[in-house]
Amino acid sequence: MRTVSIPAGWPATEEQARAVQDELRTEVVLDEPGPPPGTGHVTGVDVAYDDERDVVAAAAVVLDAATLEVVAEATAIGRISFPYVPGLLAFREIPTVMAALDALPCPPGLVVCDGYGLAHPRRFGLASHLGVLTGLPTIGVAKNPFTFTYDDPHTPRGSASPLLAGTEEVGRALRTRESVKPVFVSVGHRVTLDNACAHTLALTPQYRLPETTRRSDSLCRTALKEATEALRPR
DNA sequence: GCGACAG
DNA sequence: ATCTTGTCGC
Repeated sequence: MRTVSIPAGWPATEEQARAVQDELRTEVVLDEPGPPPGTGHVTGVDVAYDDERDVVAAAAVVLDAATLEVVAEATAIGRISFPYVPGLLAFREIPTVMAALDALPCPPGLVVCDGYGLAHPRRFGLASHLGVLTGLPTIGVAKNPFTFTYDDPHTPRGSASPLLAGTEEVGRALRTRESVKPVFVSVGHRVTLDNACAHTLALTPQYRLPETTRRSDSLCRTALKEATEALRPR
């Protein structure tokens, strides 16, 4: 497992962070379809926190997109680089997530983030940010609608409805399990919304959440426990 | 001004 | 995100 420090020049205030978003948002690529679902690698990234001890653990789990079997895993430990502020989540997660991605022994392929991409107050959420910094194709799959509105998709798995900021479609509420609350998919970088939804469905043969986020979620939690118990006085 | 608000 | 037991259901 790898250890990272907060990058030099990392924003210290909300104002600086928003300025970075406004700068980087111009780099997002939205006109590439992205990798075809069911082929190559798909990587989930997630983080867990211990605010008390100022520790953050990130995990990256690479799956074979066809079989959903784990191909590779990596973790990283860092300090909390930003407080949680809605709309500025990326500044809290990205340094450690990028370290985990760097530690992988193989190319990540498509990266699936826990959160949003385009569906963001300034249209530059975590998935967009990570995509621009790494150049990788990224999508965001969130568990909550944030500030956006949507009509409940029809009951069958695969049904979807627009996720709306006013009248602008910034993502999609996608039903991954019949009669179960939808997930909220948005585009990050170099992937189309239709393709992002197709990937999400390919990653949810059984559960509401993508296998990528389920796997990375459990891995970063155990990584956090191990890191945190190593610091515990005995 | 107040409330809501990804993880 | 995190704090947290049992419990209802497939």
